Amino acid sequence: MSEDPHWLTPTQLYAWMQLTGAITQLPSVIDAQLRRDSGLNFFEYSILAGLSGAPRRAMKMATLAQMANGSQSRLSHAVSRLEKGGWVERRTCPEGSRSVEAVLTEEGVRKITEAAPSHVREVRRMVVDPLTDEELAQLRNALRKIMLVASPEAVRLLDDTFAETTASGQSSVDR
Amino acid sequence: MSEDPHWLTPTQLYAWMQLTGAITQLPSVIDAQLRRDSGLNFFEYSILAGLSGAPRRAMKMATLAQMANGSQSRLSHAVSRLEKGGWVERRTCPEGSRSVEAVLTEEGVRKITEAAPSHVREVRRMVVDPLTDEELAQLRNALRKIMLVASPEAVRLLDDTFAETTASGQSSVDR
DNA sequence: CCTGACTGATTGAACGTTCAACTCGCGGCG
DNA sequence: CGCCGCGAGTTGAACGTTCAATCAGTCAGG
Repeated sequence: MSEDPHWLTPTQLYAWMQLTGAITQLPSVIDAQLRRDSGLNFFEYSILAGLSGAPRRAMKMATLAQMANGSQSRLSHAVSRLEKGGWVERRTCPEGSRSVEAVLTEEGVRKITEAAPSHVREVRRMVVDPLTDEELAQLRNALRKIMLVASPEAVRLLDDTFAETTASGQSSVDR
Repeated sequence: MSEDPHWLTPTQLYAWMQLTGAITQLPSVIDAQLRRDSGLNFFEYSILAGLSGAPRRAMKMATLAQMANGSQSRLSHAVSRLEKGGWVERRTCPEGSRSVEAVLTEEGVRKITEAAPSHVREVRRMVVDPLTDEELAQLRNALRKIMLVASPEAVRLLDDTFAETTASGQSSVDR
């Protein structure tokens, strides 16, 4: 319609629209399954899953926020909800009392162990099963390059936590 | 941690986490750019962009909702906001008065033509430029297979509108 | 020792989305 | 003819996230 900015070619546009479709639709599908089966949303699930795989089933708020892809404020509100459900507790951090850590309660462990299977099933059904190993690798590769621009922080964090996982035998409830 | 559901392999888990990172982070990056430069969020932008490429700069609410990946309720609220800004108007649909159509005003045309360039620039920067043509194709391919499970509706709609675009020379403000 | 800057964390209000009614116009069928 | 159902659209309340302040603890410099 106008020329001065380079427009997108049909192929590029198609890919972009497929991507927007995915980033708007996938969250709601995932949230729907979790909400239906466990009464959690994906962010809350990520918190519980993150804690369940952490050293003392505890994590500093700030770290947890990064890992769950959310702001500190969002995390604070979410943890308040999870506390109300009895699944996590707040504890002022051992060492340097400037920070707070969230701890998974026994109830919380039960909750996440209960919620995980159906969630993983959904992930398999939607993304792992319909793709070949090669396609999954290609997807990861392309997304990584995008994220490198959109949020380099997130990429580094992911690469780090993943390096750990492959090296040490750290058991965690997927995520 | 538990065994009865098949767990994800490290490779699969890595890909899945990269995907969750993308679907949670990308929307906020895109929204941030749009909000900063035009005061719109991506959903509102999609509405204006969709209308700008439609036959009479008008669309039935239901169709528009699908195209913008949102519920009818969400669309209704969003169109109310856009009306308040003077960018669209509601009009009872010519033919069968059971439905309503949203129409882009002149103000609306200006608004979207103004908002598009910087948005497209952002899309280029984040997804088009950092990827080779092949990688972009692989991304589209993988996402399409996922969406085929998650939301077959959306895939068919996208394929249809895209078939049109390639055939007839329909000009539209990207999206 | 005190001030000022900085980080971690929380809070409440504003905003947008979801959810569950509800209305309206249109058929089909008894 | 009247009833029921159905899809399109709207509405308001509930919910979750964002945004902008705010508080508390830490450390560097004067």
